[in-house]
Amino acid sequence: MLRTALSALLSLEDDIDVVGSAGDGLEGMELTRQLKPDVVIADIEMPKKTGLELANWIKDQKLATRVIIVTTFARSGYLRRALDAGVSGYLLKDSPGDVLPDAIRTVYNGGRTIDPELATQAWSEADPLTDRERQVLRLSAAGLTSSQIASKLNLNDGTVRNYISETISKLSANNRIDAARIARDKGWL
Amino acid sequence: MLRTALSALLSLEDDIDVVGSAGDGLEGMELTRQLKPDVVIADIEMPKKTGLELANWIKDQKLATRVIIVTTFARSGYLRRALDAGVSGYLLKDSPGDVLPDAIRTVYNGGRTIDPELATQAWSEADPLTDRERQVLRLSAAGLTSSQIASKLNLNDGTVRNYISETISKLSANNRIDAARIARDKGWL
DNA sequence: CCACGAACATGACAAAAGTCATTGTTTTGG
DNA sequence: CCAAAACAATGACTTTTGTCATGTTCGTGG
Repeated sequence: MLRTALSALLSLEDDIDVVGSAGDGLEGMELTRQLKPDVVIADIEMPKKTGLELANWIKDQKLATRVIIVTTFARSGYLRRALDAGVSGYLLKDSPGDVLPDAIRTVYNGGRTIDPELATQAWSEADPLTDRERQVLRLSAAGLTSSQIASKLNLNDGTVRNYISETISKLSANNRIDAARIARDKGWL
Repeated sequence: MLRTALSALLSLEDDIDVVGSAGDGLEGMELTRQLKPDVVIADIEMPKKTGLELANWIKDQKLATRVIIVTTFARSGYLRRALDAGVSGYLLKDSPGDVLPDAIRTVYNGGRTIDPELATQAWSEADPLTDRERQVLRLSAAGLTSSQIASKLNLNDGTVRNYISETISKLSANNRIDAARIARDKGWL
């Protein structure tokens, strides 16, 4: 719905043409390859392929296409990963409606547009979690007990508790629930 | 952004006039009072007042205005509460873009439009939680320990554990994390 | 090559969480 | 008004978590 609505919004601008519209990340790649647009607008959380994967793919293919991420999530971890993937813009869905056309123009002319709210806190903290820790924390956040996580990952019960204990202290959280909440908020999960 | 984009989308329809647009629930009430529109499109999770509160307010005021909820969340609990609040439509943001204009027409003519995916499962289960249980579970989901919750609510430590134990068994969950997840998914939190 | 950090494991202990039975007091709907 | 619910508390008990110390293995970068 947002997609069609944004198409409608952008069609009203004289200097912007909407050349295509994709329902998921994979379709997005396909269309980008075929149409070679100047600018791609993508969400992060999409079916099949995320917006970050799409951006990385565009970077790897060395296409001239620039990427603007438009997403719901004001998470510094997302922004950081997006910038690593070479995107030119990162906007929030709840920013005023007229910023998108402006952002497209800026980016088309080689500039960058980062949501001001996020730009400041972006480089404040790096993700301190290791892959294993993240993985364990994710399962824990899904409501599994330590032993369930252990058997799912073929680990020892105590090992899992160690990982969780590590994440709790790294994130200075109260407990595993708190740790998961903090990691999620920062975009580290 | 979705708001302006939807305005643009709906402006393209000949038989639909966008008479106003509000940034939060309170503004929505204010505008509804002034403009008395035929149909109001509202999200559920909004600042100040939720879409459900807005719908209830419209019902209480006995206005002729009909309400369509457009939200991200496919939660049966939300739909149920929305229907209790007398809304005429409940659509998901990720449904195709052309359903909204049709929905508006249907609702304007006295009909109802409920997202088919949700309509089936809507009456499957009622929220089994009491107010207290919900309240305690919410704090627990925020990462507080039982004793922190207890002192926040002026309750006894064990009482809080009892409530959580109750919710866990009512929702047949593994633990408090799981219980919170289940409740959230159903829209009971 | 070797230091370092990751991943994995064990055991022991303390703290928190979860269960159950029981007993009251309010609220509230028929 | 009465019966159900909801709300609140206590105690006793088990299980799960969280912490700590300690040790092994393995791969990468300087």
